[in-house]
Amino acid sequence: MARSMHVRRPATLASLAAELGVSRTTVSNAYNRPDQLSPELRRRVLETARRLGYPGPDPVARSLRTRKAGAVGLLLTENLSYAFRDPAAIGFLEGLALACEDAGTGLLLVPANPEREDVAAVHRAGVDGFVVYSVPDDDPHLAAVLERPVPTVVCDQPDLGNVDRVGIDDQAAMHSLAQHLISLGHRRVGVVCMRLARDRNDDFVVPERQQAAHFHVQRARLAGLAQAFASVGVDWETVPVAERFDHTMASGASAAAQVMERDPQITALICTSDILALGALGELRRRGLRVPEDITVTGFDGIREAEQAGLTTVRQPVLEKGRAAGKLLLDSAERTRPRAVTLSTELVLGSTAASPRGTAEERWFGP
Amino acid sequence: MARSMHVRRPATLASLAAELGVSRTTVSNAYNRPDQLSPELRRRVLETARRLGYPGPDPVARSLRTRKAGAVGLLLTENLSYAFRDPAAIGFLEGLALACEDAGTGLLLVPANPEREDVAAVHRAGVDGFVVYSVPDDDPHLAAVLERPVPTVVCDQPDLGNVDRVGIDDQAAMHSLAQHLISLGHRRVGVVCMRLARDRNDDFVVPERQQAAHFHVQRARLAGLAQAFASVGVDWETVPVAERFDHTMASGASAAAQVMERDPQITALICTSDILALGALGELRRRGLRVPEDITVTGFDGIREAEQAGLTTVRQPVLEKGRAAGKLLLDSAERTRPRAVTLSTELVLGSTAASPRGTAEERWFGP
DNA sequence: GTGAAAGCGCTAACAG
DNA sequence: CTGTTAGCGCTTTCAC
Repeated sequence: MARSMHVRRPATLASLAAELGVSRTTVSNAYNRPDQLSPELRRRVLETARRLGYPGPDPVARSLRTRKAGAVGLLLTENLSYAFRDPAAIGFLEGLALACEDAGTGLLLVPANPEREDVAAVHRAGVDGFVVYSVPDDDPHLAAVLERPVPTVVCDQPDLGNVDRVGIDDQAAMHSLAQHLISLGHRRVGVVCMRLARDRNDDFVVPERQQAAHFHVQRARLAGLAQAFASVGVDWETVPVAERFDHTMASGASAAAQVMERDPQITALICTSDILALGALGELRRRGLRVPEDITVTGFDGIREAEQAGLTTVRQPVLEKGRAAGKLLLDSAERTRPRAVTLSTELVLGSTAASPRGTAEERWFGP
Repeated sequence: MARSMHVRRPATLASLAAELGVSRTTVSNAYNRPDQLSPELRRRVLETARRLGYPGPDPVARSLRTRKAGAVGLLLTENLSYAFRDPAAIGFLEGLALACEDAGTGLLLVPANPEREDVAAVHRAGVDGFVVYSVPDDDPHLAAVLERPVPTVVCDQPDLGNVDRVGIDDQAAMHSLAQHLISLGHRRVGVVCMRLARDRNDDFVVPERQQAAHFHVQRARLAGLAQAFASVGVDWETVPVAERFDHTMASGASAAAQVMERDPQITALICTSDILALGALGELRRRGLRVPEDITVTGFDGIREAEQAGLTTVRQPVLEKGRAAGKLLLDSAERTRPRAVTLSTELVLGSTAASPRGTAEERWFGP
C-alpha cells in the first residue's frame, strides 16, 4: 500500500474506459451524472476504477475543461504572523471561510509576503475570483490580482471604480469617536497608528504622509480625526502622530511612550486599532498613569480583548465583513455594475475615556 | 474598463502567438523563461499581450500541463466557527501557512463541514498534497483524501501506517499531568473532554466509548489519565467523564456543573483542553468554589488565555505542529517511507492545582 | 443509454 | 533563439 507515496497517477479516465471497453463519456458520466447510466454499468465502472486504482477524475483537468476552479483566492499582504495574531483579521477570515463553506467553495490563501514582491503566486492561483483584504493600494500583488480576468472584491480598500467593495466608513466612525472625546473636553491629544505605507517608519508622521497613506483604512481614520479636531480649532499639524510598522501590542506600547515623550501634556491617546491601544494602555499604566483619570485611551475594532479591558473603541463587524465579501464574490454571476457594501459600526463607550482632569504636567511628572 | 466584470477570457496564448506571428512556445517562454528569448522580442510579446488584454498563462491549464497545482489542501473537519475561535487551531493554521508561504505555495482550505458529508470538495481540490488536522479517524473526508494520489500528512491522528504524521505524545503528556495531580494527593477526580466521535453526546461517557473514541487526541489523553490513576488504585469506571460536542467555554462550564453534580467530592477537575478548562474555571467560581483551595482544575494545550489565567496545563507547540506538517508535505519529493514527527510538550505548573484540602463535602456545601 | 469528435490552454522535449 | 509536435486528463454537445 504505497498509496501515499507520490505514486505516478496510474490510471486515467481514458485507460479505465479502454479497460472496460466503453467510451470515456460513459466513465465520465459514472462520476458526474449517475442518472445518465444504468446503475449496473455504473457499479461496474466504479468497481473497476477501484481495482485499477483510478482515483476519480483529475480535478485540474476537470477545472480546465469546465472553466471553474471551485475556489476563491484570498490576498492578504500582511505578515502572516501578524494576521493570525490579529483577532480582527481572524474574524474576517472566519466570515469569509463560512461564506465559502456555504457555497461549497474552497478558500485559497495566496502566499503574498510584503517583503518578497513575488507576484507569481497570484498568477499561479487557480481560482474563480479573489478577495483582497486590507493591502496597501499600491501593492503589486493587488495590481496582479486586478489583471486576472476573474471577479474580485476588495475589503478595506479605497474605491477602485470597477471592483466590488466591502468595508465600513472608517472616516465617519473615527470622526464620531473624536467627537466623543471632544465633547469630553479633550483638545490636546496624541495618536498612534498602524503602518501607513509599505516602507517601515516607526516614528512620527507628518501630515503629508498621513494624507498620502497607502492603507485606505488608516488614511480614513486619521482623516476623521483631523477633521473633527480641526473643526474645534485644534491645529492638526501640532498633534503628535506616531506610526508603527508592526501591528503588535509592543508597538502600541513603544508608540505611546514616544508620544508621551513628545508631548506630556496630552489628555488623550487615540489609537487606530485595539491591539495598539491595549499595548499603549499597558505602557501608560506601567509608567504610573491611571486610565482614564490621568489619561484617556481609545482603540478601534472592538475585539474581544478590548471589551474585556473596557476599552473605549469603535466596534466593527469583522466577521460580517468577511462573510459579505464572500457572498459578493460568489454571487458575482448575476451582477452588472460594481457593488459596494458598507457595514455599520458602533461607538463602544468603555471605561478608558473620561474628561481630562488636573494639569497634564501633574499627571506626567506627579503632583 | 469592465475588467472586473467576469469578462470572457479574450485572448489565449495561442491567439497571442498568432497575432505576433510567432510560435506558442515563444510566448510561453516570454512568461516562463525570459532567458530563452531576446529581450526585445520579449518586450514585444508582453506589450502585445497587454494590448490584447491577455492576462498571462491560464493557471489551470498550466497546472494540468505541469502536473502541479502550487497549493496544498487543508482538511479541517471542525465547524469553522469553532476552529477559528480555538487558539490552538489558529496556531496550527499559522504555522502551516508560514511553511506554505516559505515555499511559495498556496494553502487551500477545503470546505468540509462535519454535518454535510459532501466529499466532493475533496475530489475537486486542485492541490499537490493534503494536510489533515484533527478529524475523527472514521471521517469520510479523510477517507476521500487518502484515495487521492497525492502525498498527505496527518496531524493529531492515529498512525495510518502509510502516511506521514505530526503530533505529540498525548497519552504521555496527560499521564505526566495526572502524575502531578496524584503526587499532590488527588485520588477522586472528574474529567471533562471534547467530542469523542461524530455523534453528539453531551453527557457522561462510559469507558467503552472512551476507548473507542474516534478522535485520536482525546482517546490518548483519556487513556493517559486512566492509566495513571488506575496505577494508584483508582477505579476508572467510577470516574465521571463528561463529554461535550462543542468546543467552547460554555461547554466547559456546563460539563463542569454536570460533573460536580454527579460527584461533589472530587478534588480535581481535569479538562482535555484549555478552552474547556477556562469554562469550567468560570463555572466553579461562579458557584463559589475557590481554585485551587477548594478544587483543582487543569487544562491542555497551553494557549495564551490559559497562561493569563494561571491554568495548570500541558503546553504543546501548536505553531510548530503546523509548520512541521507543512514542511513534511512540501518535502515529500525525496522521501521513501512514512515519516513521523513527534513534538515535545511541557507541563505548565500554574496556580489552579494544589493539594486537596478539607473534606469535599465542606467545599461543595460550605463548611 | 452510449459513443465520436473536438477541444479547454498550456508546456516540454527536441530539432532546426 | 524559435518552431514543431504531442499531449496533460477531462467534459460536452451531438448523433446514433
